[in-house]
Amino acid sequence: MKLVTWNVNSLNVRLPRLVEWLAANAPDVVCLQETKLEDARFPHDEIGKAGYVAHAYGQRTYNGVALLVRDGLAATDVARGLPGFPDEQKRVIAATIAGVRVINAYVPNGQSVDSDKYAYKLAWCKGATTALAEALVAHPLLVLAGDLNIAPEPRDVHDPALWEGQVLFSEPERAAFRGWLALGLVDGFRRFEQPPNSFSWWDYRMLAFPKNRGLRIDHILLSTALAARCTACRIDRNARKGEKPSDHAPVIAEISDDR
DNA sequence: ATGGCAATGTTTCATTGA
Repeated sequence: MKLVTWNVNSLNVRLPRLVEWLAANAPDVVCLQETKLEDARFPHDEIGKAGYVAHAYGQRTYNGVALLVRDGLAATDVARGLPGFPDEQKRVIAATIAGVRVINAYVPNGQSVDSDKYAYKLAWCKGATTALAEALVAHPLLVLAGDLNIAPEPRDVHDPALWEGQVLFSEPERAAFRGWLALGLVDGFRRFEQPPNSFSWWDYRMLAFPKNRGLRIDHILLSTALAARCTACRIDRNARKGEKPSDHAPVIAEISDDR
C-alpha cells in the first residue's frame, strides 16, 4: 500500500495539480487536508475519473479533510470527527482500508502561543491522544497521517533557535507529539535515512522555498505492527515547485502487504 | 532556477494559515 498525506491548501485551487500528481504517482490511499470545501461541492466526478473514490468531511473556507481510495480497494467503517472531542471544525476522517485503520488528521495550527487558538490546539491534541489510545486497542494496524502542525525535533526546523517557543515548535506541542509516540506510534519518516534539512512546509513568503527555510509538520505515524511493514517514507519536494503549488509537500509511505 | 504570500469571503480589505 502506497499511502500519502498532503495538505493541498484548497482542493478547489489544487485539483488540477492533484489529478496530475495522482496519475504520476499512483498512490493507493491519499489523506488530504485543508480541502476548504463543503461536502456538497466536493469534486467527486474529477476524482472518480482519476481512478479514486473519495470520502469527504469538509466545510467552506477553512479546514476540511478527505480520504481518496484507489478503485478496487474498499474503505469500511468510515468515521468523521475525533471520538470524544466534539468539534465544529472538520479535521478528522478515518476508515479501514486493506486491514489498516487510516486516520487522516488536520491538527489545529494554533496561530500563536498566547492565543485562544493555541489553547484549543493543545486541548485538541489531548483529545487526539485519548482517541488514538482507544483506536489502537481496536486496530493494531493503524496509521495516523496528516498535517499534524508540529515540528517534533530541532532537525525538523530550518532554524531551531529562531523557532524555539514559537507555535508549531513549542515544548507543549512537542510533548503532545511525543505522547502519540508513547502510545506506540512510530514516525515513519525517521525510520529511514533522510537528507538533512528535510521539510514538508515552506512559507509562501520571503523566498522560503528556494532558501529551503521550512518545517517538517506533515507526518505519517505508524503503529508498531504496521511500522514493521513500512519499507520507505519520503517527502515529494518537487510537488512544492511550479505554478500555484500548495505550501505543503506530500509525504509518501510504502507499506508492504507481507505479514 | 524553485522565486519575493495565497485563498477565501466578509471582496477592493480582513482573516487565517504556519
